[in-house]
Amino acid sequence: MTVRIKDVASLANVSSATVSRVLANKPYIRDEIRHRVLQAVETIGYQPNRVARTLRVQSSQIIGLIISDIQNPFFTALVRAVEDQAYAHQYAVFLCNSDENYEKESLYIDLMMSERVAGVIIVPTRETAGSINKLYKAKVPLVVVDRQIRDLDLDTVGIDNAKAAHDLVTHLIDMGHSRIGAIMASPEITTGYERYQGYVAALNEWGIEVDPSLVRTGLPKEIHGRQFVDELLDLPAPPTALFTGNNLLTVGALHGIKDRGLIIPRDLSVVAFDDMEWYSVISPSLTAVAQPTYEMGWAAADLILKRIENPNKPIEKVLYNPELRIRESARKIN
Amino acid sequence: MTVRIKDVASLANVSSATVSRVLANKPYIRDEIRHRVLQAVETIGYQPNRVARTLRVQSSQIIGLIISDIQNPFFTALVRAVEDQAYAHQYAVFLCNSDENYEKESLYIDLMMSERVAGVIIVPTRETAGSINKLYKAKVPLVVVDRQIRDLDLDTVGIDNAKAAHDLVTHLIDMGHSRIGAIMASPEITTGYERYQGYVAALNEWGIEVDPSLVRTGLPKEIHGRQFVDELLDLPAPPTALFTGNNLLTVGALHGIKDRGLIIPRDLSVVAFDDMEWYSVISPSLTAVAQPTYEMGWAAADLILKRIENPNKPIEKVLYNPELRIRESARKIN
DNA sequence: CTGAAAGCGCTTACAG
DNA sequence: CTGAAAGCGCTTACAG
Repeated sequence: MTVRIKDVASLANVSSATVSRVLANKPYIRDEIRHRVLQAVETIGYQPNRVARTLRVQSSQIIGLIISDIQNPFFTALVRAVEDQAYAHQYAVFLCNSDENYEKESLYIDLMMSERVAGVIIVPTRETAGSINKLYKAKVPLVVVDRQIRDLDLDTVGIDNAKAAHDLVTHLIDMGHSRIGAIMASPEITTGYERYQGYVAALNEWGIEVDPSLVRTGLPKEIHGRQFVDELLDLPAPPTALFTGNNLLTVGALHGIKDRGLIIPRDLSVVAFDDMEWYSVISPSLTAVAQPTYEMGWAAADLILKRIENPNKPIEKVLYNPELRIRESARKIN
Repeated sequence: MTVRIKDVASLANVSSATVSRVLANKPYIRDEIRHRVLQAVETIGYQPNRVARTLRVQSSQIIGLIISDIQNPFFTALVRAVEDQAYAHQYAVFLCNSDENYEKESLYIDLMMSERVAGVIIVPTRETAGSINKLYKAKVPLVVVDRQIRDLDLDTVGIDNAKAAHDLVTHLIDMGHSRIGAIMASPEITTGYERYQGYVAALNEWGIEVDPSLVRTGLPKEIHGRQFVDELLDLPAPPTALFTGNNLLTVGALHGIKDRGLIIPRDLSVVAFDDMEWYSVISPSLTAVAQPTYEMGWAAADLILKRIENPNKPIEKVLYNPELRIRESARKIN
């Protein structure tokens, strides 16, 4: 039914070994033979079975990519970049969505190992190694993006989250705000933790006391943004400004704000982590800090390909600079 | 190094065959043996090699998913649904992004076959079978989502695009508009074609002549939405209302409109195909027609799983109803 | 109910 | 420069 390497071999009157060598572009093959083989491949339409190859050489041409939320455009841009890079190097991408769920992440890690992927790029759900240890021990090439793993020394791609959050909050302080609400990812997610640290640092710098009742943390999903903004606005002394810790929390918060009939920035100033394309087409446009997402994905793919090629090369940590984009969503108060 | 089935076998004092049978939950195995095997698996931490299994049984537990734009949230929701369904059935998803590029799509189709995926779900870049024929001829289970393939009878999941577009345009006509611009995906993409037909049908129904200069088509990407809106607004007699044919074209168009300082709906009414979460949090909120994206992905996964199980079952075409969501972006004129 | 053995389609060390 | 043969780790028809 399907055509195998030996079919090509018999048509070209050579051994399977020779066909394999021609296809792999190995040297020391007579030009005439090479031609004959290529001809035969063409005429019977041979397509290599990558599964058999993987079993034999014990490694595939596949990069595993585990992200924590496929519906978050931030990760989508990352996926896009990884895919572009992989494609350019004849690798395919095996994508899994952990959905911020540690059990799902573990299962997918097992799957990746079971499928003998060449390497894994992961956005981990937790700050501790956990199931990632399996990959590490099995010496599977590994790159961590966006977040960190604290207890393992790994190739990493990220940004300075604390600084970015600090810049955003400082912008609010510059505008005269001191009651600044924060809606963040939970601290087990390192980006959540670091961004919170940046928030605290900015307040401290200006001698503003951190009011714990103004800080809400949870899974970085829209529904929590929605819930947290309600809690903050129901406070006896609600904040005059809001810092949202990622794009999904932002959308949730905007829903809550709109439903109360509040106008940004008249009634509430807002600054957001992550920049989305549409932040600049709406009125008021949203002040945000942008991560170079595509570059981050690109760098992650680059690191994994280098690590696959040379498993013993020194660990690299790539850090990008986020960019503060001041727009119209924060206003000066007295 | 890695532990194989025969390691389990020797530890449990049985044959590899027996281990395999226990792991596959085959009947006719003595309870005592079953226990011993499971124990052994546990103690040495055996994890099956899925590559070897795939080679042996000539089919993997992987569903191939080829979408045309991974950065489009519409497809992202689709991916999410497919992934959820696959996960629930112990399948993994092999995701490829054709980027609306036929050559890339062809390459990925070859890859899927080479990796012996159990089935393929595809959002095709073209209306004609082309490289999809390969899958069809090789009898690889196949489901087409969102768009159509005209010359092949396949399991399909979609919506009534013409009707949805018709509803959207009728809403504009109800508001008194007759010069209605349309920014659409090119007609080789069947959704683009069908939505255009719906636009034409609505105009015809009200005796409004179709003015070809008001219609622009191209790849459904933001940059084209941007370009097309500029062209339409530069017309000697620009449209009073705009119908955008997908979410990316909408974002592009909104950029162009904002840059000219035009106010929606005062200066231009806008209705959009595809609903995004943020359409309802902005002011004015955007009138749009929503596809049940998650359901569509779910149905596609369901179809492919059924097709894998029973390759000879009759072809199914699943059609969903889009929902018109009237908001604030279109206004009545004279 | 269980085992020995063949075979899925490749690649590569070995021999010549 | 080329071929015969082993082997990657499974599953399953066959035999008992």
